[in-house]
Amino acid sequence: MDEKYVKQLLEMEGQELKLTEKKVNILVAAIEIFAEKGYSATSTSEIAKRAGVAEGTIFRHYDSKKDLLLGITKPAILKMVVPYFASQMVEEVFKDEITSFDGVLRAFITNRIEFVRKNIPLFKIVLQEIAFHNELQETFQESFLNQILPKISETIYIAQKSGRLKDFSIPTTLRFIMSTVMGFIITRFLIMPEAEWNEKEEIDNMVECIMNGISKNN
Amino acid sequence: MDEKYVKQLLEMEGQELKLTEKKVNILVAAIEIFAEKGYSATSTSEIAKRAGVAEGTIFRHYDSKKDLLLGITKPAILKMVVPYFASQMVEEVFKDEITSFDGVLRAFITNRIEFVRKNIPLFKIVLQEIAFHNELQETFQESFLNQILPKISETIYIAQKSGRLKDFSIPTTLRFIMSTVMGFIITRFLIMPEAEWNEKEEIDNMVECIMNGISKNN
DNA sequence: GCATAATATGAGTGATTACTCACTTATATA
DNA sequence: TATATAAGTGAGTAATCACTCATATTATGC
Repeated sequence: MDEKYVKQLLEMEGQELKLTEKKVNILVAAIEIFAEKGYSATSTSEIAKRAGVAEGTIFRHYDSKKDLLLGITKPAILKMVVPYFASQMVEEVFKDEITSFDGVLRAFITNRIEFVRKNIPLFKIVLQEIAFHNELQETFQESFLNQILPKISETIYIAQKSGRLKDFSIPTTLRFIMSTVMGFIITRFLIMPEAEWNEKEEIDNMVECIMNGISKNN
Repeated sequence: MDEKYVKQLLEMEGQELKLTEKKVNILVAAIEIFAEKGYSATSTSEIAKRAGVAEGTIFRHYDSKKDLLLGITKPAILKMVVPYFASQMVEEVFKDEITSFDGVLRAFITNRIEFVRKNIPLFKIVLQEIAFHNELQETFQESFLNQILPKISETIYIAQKSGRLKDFSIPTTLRFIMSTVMGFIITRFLIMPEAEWNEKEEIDNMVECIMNGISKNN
């Protein structure tokens, strides 16, 4: 993890991140150890040691240990959830070319797999800690549920109206898609990262399964 | 949670659980707080306080805090994974009546939903802590991967040979099924427990989606 | 090159941690 | 009833916790 990558990853919209070398070290060390043993089981002294920094330095940059966690995870959630759907291009594809619903689905799956591959520890931290920290749930709520979900819902709705998708409720359809994709990503990167994977084939299978599962029969 | 239920739930095969009233209180309190704030963030003094017990009493029954966690989660994993498939009845249905693959699937889904509904805190603890504790991963490995998975695999294999299921690899087919079911259970009981759910309909939809997803087209 | 500010340090803080142990109380056995 | 075993107690332990602060180092602007 180099400085620029960490910086752009952890930048929240509207505010820039000031990064000294030591602060980058702290962030990288915290991400590593939080992912390894969980937030609560991680001590600030251990973070400082791995970062090659005095313990006090952590608290010069972050008010508290929890503040450090949020400084890492909040922007991570935003980058995980928002950017793919936020791009205008995708939105257009979604709305205009309903025939290529499966193409958009494949692009979405591929894109999110690549994002997680580059950010496995961050992905693990968010998955673990979102259950216990209200602020993270709110961040997820504000980004995914309020911004992204309405767009996806509209797309599914249009596809249903056009007669291509079954009239499962939209949450049900969406949950079916997300379960399949998350199930693969978690198995691929967290449960069995060492196994040999034919990702191209697995993606094909997922798209096929999902489309057959939610499409109307001819 | 009454004593008998806790007892049969936390009993490992081959060894009985000796339960005094105070020990039950400790177990119930530990399950509650572990689920609320996570294992690492929970202190033994807090468990003792909620259980109405001296802190030393915990360590009379369990060698360590981790021993208490394992005493709760190891049997919980076994009961979550094994019992449904272990019953001879189900095994027979699986093998003989391939035509009712979807019926077996529906029965499995319903059965596991009911189990989780009765054990939400335990389910949450296992889901959270299995990532960090090797012993839990081994317990899962020994029960699911070594005992149950071969049986399921055989069933899927037979259904594929008979020409009803697509020739996705067995892990892929199984992951597709488990992702869908786990996705629903996690959404239903952990993410949105307060929402109104039409479970019967959701189960129907899941079965339909899965069967369409993995079945051969006519 | 000097002044000012930003960054970094690490010993020190009180609180809390998991766990111990000498002791008391309850239960079972003979 | 006497005795042995098991269950329960709570004050006490050293270690560790997140966090502070006076001081030291480094970077920046003039």
